[in-house]
Amino acid sequence: MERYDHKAAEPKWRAAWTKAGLFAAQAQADRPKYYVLEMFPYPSGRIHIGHVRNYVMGDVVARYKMARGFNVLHPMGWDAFGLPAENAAIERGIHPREWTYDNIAVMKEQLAPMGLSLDWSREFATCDPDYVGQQQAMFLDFMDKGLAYRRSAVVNWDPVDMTVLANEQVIDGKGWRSGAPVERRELEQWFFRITAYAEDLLDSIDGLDAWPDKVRLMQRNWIGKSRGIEIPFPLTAPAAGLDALICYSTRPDTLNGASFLAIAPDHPLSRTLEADDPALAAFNAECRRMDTTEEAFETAEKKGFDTGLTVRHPIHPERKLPVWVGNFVLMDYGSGAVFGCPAHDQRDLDFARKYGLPADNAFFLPGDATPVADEALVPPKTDPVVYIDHFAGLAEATSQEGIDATIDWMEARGLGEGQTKYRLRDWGVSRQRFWGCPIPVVHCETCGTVPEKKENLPIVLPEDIDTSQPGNPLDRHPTWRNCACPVCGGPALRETDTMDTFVDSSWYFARFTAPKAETPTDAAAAGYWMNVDQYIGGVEHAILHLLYSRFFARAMAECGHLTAANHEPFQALFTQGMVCHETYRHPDGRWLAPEDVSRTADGATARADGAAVEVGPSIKMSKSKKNVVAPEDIVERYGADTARWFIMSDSPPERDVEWTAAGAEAAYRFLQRVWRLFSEGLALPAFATPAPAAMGEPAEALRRAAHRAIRDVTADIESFAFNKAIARLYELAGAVAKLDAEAPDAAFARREALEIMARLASPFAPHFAEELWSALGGEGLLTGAAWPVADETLLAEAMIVLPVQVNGKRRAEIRVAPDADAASVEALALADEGVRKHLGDGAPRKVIVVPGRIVNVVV
RNA sequence: GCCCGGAUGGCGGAAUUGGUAGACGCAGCGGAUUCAAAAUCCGCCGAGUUAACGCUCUUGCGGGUUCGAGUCCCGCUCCGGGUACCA
Repeated sequence: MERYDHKAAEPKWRAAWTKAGLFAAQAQADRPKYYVLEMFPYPSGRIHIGHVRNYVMGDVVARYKMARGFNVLHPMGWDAFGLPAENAAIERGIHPREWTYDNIAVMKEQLAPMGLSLDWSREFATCDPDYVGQQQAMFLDFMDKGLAYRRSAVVNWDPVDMTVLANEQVIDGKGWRSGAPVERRELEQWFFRITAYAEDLLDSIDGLDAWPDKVRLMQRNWIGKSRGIEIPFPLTAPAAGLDALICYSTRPDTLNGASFLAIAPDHPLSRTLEADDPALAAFNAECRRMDTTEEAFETAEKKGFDTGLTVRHPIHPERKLPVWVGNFVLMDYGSGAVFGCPAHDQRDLDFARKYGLPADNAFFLPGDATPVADEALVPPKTDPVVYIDHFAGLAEATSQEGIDATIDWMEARGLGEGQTKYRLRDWGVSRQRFWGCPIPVVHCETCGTVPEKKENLPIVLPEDIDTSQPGNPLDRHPTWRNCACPVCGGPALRETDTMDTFVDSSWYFARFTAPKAETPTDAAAAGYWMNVDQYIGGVEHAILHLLYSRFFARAMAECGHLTAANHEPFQALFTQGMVCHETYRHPDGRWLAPEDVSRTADGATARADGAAVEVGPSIKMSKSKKNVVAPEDIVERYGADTARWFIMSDSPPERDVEWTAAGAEAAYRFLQRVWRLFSEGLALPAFATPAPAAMGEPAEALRRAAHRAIRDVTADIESFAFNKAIARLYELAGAVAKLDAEAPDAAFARREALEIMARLASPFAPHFAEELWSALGGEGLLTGAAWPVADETLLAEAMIVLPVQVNGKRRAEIRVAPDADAASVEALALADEGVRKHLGDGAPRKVIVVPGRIVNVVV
């Protein structure tokens, strides 16, 4: 009895698949296609369990769809530009390209033994000159359509390293290398006009019915459509050339409670005043010493500076409101000025209490006219409130009605202008970094900022760079920057900003349909393969990557690279949970990998020097925190199928998992167990032997279990419940083992069950399934063979067990036919001894019979 | 801060979406096999109580709706993701 030998079987079957060309997709107009895609990896160095989980999920879907007769496209590539390559280059003195391509080679090699049904012929990296050139061509198209433009925007500036920092590089407001407090600095930067599609991106979410609701909700909230009004507040004395300050508000119904105005530190008025006011200048400087994240902005302590100026309340001109500069007002949002209504906004109330400003109610709750004290009154917008003053007529209106009525009222009197605004901002794509796709424009002294000629693309990054200093090496490169103006031919300077790496990942799915095309896409290939039928990736991409891709599809369609049918490029989306692990930090501040730490119940020490290691929370596996675990150990000891089986069985795909390898052994044991069921104890009949006409009941029971497995595993795969599908297969194996080998027709039933097992297990453990299939005498390759169909006649149950409750507590079980009528079920339930014991003397008040489910007797 | 999730035995999880809570797996315990071990096979396995049949409690916490709540509603706690320059 030899064991199943994965070391012999796995390479053999992978070679067979390759030889048969099963995964090299070709468009075939007469066949239905299925495009399954997992979010492609950043080549950080090594594949970790999180990657494996992602790609195996896609592989299960791809192999299942193949078995269902689809022409499947399942490509893979590399999201190859990014910050870690630059850091590695600085640390090791090598070119980011070298580091990146080395990593790709390593990771590809790690992926190879997993047996993924990938079409490697379509592979590319986003840093390949070809991809860079096509992306640059699209940038020029976007410029042409007004979808790419330049304006100034703020960045995190490290005043010591004299460089721009990513948000990740700012720790507690300080540069990660220099430790210097970061400053906000304005630079001219490139933007994509995603806001032009705000309404469409929002509306179209309704149609994404194969996306998770949570992602749709997050995207809706991110776009953040709101109806509000711009209200001018006249200055009592004009200042800085302004007669009035314009405030945008989504809660104009609180206008009667306005007690102050707050403007952004960078508001033109504030900027003018600070020139003559050192105290204000100091206040503003402090406000600008903050990193650019929304989180830092929102959680910072709210502070203000009284300018001494006043405005008149628009509907109560006798009221003068003070104008403050507030660190909680952002110039980018609305108009850079807001009115504060402390009674109905907690932030404003805190601010008012801190600086001694009044808090007057604009409305009360019905029957309760208590003025606000420590807590702002902000009832749900759908609850009725009682307005006072000029909105007193809206006695029991909801806040939403109050807002709408106020906008109309103000507009009718010329006191403001209703506006629909979006939270969504244009997409800043400029990065002051080397390792990215160069933005293909040229700055000429005579012609200004002009696009590069398409025939000069790709603009590739130089090989000879100096990474010894912080900042973008392109800025100080001796020759790369200098070029000829594409318009006048005179001397000019190349743009040194590169593109956000989210640009690279916003259209790779389209490029996979024709990776060698001489234009960004090929109409015929995109026409056949697009859209992605099933997209799979981490939930951490729920907003940015997915929203940018939706925008890109629209922009590409506008430029003729896709069509309107591709506006939503991802037909169905599945967001898998993240694979998490504890983090370990050495006392010297370095993050340590799990394999470099020895962990005990109450602490951890570094293997290298025995230092006590700080154990951090379990968070998503990432290169930067080093909390990654590689699949090699499991693959080496037990084979790829075991690794695949275990990682799919261990937890529901949408859930985060804490990685432990304790259960991998069970997956291996299972495969061996199934192999033994084939190889031991029973001579199995030939593959195509028909079912005996009348089978013995124990064998028939196994047949029913096998066909139920077909039904259940199929449904579980369709609904991404891979862990449940695998549980069904464990049950099927148990049923096979339970059937006595001496029972009549046992050999036939076992052979059929094992054939079904091989077919159902093949998406999860494809090498093993091939080996079993071939051992059973199956013809050709199992991969791509038709998916089994359950025999309906074997699915029906003769009798079912119904629980009987008395007053909601389970007291007995009765056996009934599945289609028994309610009256007979009720009679049977009431006759049951266990039930009668709990009924007492009286007759039941009520009997609830849910057919096929439950009986509840109420006394 | 704001937006979005999650919490079920010692552990990972299941529960047909309001109908038997704990499928399946891990760990553990007991037995068979073995000179012994590994491997394998069989059985037990939420807590309390009981000689036993049973009974009581139990799905992060506190309320509520319902014949019936892990599932729905209201209010919390803790953990995770995102927060526009990590990808």
